[in-house]
Amino acid sequence: MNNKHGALNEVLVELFNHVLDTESKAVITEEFKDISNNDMHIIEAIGIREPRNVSQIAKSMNVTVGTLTVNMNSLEKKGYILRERSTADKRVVFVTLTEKGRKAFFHHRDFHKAMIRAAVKDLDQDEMNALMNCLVKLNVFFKSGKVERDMQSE
Amino acid sequence: MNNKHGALNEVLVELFNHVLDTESKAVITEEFKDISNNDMHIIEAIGIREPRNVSQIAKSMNVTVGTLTVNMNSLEKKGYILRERSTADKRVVFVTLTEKGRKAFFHHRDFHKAMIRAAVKDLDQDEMNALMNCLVKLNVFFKSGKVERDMQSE
DNA sequence: GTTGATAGTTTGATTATCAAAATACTTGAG
DNA sequence: CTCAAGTATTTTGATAATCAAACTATCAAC
Repeated sequence: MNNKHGALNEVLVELFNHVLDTESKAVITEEFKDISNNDMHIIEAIGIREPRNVSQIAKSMNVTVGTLTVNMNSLEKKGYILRERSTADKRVVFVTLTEKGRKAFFHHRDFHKAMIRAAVKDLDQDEMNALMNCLVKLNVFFKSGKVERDMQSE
Repeated sequence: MNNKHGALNEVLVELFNHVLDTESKAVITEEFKDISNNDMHIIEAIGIREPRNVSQIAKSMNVTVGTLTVNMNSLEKKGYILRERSTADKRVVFVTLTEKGRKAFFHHRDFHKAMIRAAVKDLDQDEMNALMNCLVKLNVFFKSGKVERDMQSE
């Protein structure tokens, strides 16, 4: 591996850790101290659009339905989410955010906005493009599922 | 928020999820199926340089010393790491990777290599420089602890 | 030597997670 | 119409990661 790759790897790993760390700390403020970072991501996944059922949310979060059910119990008890059984198909449970949940949702969204804004503040156009370019490429790479194959040839 | 920011946010969120997900799946192969992704990160943190003590490793991983102690127990039992009490200061425990642990370390490193290689495959020299530049800036920003301050103004 | 700090381990509690079993409901074949 | 198969969700039992606080052993320094 050439040196540049090594350096890039290091700086990326560091960045990842920073972001994960910062988010988990910054998102839980005084107002939302009764929920965890994980809770916040459930709230994000539930979203503010049409009500979604449990299976859909679980799938979008890559967890099992059982896991989500358990996690949602505390959020429901604390008044962030609402469960409503569908009348059309009584097996189905629709989940929506309460007003409190919506507040948390926007708070989380604001964090992302602030982070991005701060992150790109000092980047010029070229840097911005290079970053975007590279991130998109990485995303394509991951979506393609080629990672596993590439790992074999290592 | 301007559009570019929104796009960047989306691609970043997606990328984060992909990377976390893919890594946790790709790194644990047939050969290393007896360890978890978390175990692998402990192995990474222990590293292949000079022996490090428990506190240093815990600090670099941002977990408490107690957490690390518990986590290391299984890794020791499974033969990935070695604990040795310092003779100079008998309170201190040095941790090193066994041969098996070193193998796992390199396996994990190979995943990162493959990922980086794929990411920069189609970038030219200028783009590569811009990217590196930008990532370093981001890192400096996060390290500066300014994120929290910037969040307040939201 | 006694006392206060430091390194690490242990403990008890909480949370996230999964797989599998259980429950409740729907759908389609006959 | 009913019963079998399938689907959506919840419950359960087990494992792992995590923290804070209590504990043990050692060091340093007075």
